[in-house]
Amino acid sequence: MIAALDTLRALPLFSDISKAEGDLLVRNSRIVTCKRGQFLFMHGDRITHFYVICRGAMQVFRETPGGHEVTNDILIAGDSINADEVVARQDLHQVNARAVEECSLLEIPVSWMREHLTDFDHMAGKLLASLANRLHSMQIEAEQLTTMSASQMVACYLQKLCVLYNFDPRGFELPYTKTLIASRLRIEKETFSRTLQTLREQGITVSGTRVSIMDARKAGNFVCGECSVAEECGTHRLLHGKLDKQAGYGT
Amino acid sequence: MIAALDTLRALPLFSDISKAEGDLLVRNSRIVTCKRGQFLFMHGDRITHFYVICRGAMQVFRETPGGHEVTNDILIAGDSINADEVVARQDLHQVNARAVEECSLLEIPVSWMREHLTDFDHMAGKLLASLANRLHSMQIEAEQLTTMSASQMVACYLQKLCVLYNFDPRGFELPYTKTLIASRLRIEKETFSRTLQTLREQGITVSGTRVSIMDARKAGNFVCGECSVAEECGTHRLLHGKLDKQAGYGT
DNA sequence: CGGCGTATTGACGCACCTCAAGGTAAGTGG
DNA sequence: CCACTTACCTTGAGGTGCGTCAATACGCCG
Repeated sequence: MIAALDTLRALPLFSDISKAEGDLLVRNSRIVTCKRGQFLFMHGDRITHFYVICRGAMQVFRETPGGHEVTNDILIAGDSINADEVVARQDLHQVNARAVEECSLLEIPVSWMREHLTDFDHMAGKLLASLANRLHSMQIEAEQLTTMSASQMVACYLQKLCVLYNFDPRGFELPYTKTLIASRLRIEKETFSRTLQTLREQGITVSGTRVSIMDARKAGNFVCGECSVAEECGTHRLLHGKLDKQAGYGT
Repeated sequence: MIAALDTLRALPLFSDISKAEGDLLVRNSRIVTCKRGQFLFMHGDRITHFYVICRGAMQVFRETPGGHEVTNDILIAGDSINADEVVARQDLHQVNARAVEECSLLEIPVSWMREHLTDFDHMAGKLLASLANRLHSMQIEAEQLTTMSASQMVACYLQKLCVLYNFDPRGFELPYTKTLIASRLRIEKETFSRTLQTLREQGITVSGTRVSIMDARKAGNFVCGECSVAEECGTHRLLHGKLDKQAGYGT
């Protein structure tokens, strides 16, 4: 399927692309869809395309020799899937990418992408910023893996979800299965289940797929790894904003 | 101190800089030194410069509320220290940077750097590649944190060290204190100490600061997280090359 | 010698993993 | 409408790797 210029501009990476450049890109890309559970590419496959998610969510993961799946990240609309691989000029995919739900993706040949990396206004800059941000998140998370308890990580993640999807913290549905979330947090699903009990005391209640964060102060103070070191992290502040407004704390 | 053109060209980031561009950069940068234990910048400080290490090693770390130091990375000559912060347009340093040993650093004003990010031939590309590589390493390491035992991580790290510094695997000195390495691996120094015993059986012996990796096949098979999923990782292959040559396996 | 930074060793507890056994809930076909 | 399947989740019991705390040892230097 041919991508429309508007579709491109809806993606952060190409948001301010010119008409001429956009048309060029349209001619060199297409939109593909990926059904739930379907692999976009697998570990070891040759890298043929650069992908950006237009709709849906993809799980990026690796498999341990023991057959255990380790989820690297869950990417959503606007995210590029393999920018790092394209940029680092790797030959083979280092990870698997599988659709969490029905997805549509912008597909650009990797050779074309590599040739024009710095041609488009702002694209190199945006890629740089996006990689830098992802690196930063990874560092925070690696830190939290060793620093925080499982419950803290879960609480932290639920709040991030809430901000990421612009959910109402007072009540929302988990966008993914609990098994997937646990894998994303690098804990076992059993451990994940058990943490949900303990979070009740911290103002976060989960029953089934329904989550509600009652008291962000309590929950926030309990969890946020970033806050603990700096003043207040972005997630934390945003969540407070959301809840304060609803609770009538705001101006 | 003024940087010489040759000094710049010795850094991967500027290795193929033209005379004209190099001169421009020389006029907009300087060389600073940092004594062992001295902070280059601290968490919360305003970001004023972009730094590249010319000589020495720097520890990049954060502090948990409990006062525990979490080492993000140990950077050496050629590495840029805060490329991610510069590129992500952050205002304040998110981490501490402290000299592990006497260091000299190329110091470029962050404003100048941000303006000329894409001006220099290849610089944006190199920064992209470097960020992508660092991101990839972080992902591997985060995976290993949950996948591998402490001994495996230590064994893996010793081999990486060996390749990174071009040490002779049959016998070399640890370039950092054990406490620092343990912190870098996100394990406690006590745990680190204890793993060294168990590694003896795997062909790696450590006494004092002296390390020798006897049998890379044994040690390699035991440890490498990358190998376990792909065929052979770069580190592993390089190390095998080194040892095979010495052991007379090579052609 | 004493003092300091660094490293080792032991005892102990706990958070998490593992394995195993239900328990839901949604979909399918009779 | 009810059996049956399948996917997902929960709960329990038991084991363990690593963190924690505390004591000791080592090497270096003044």
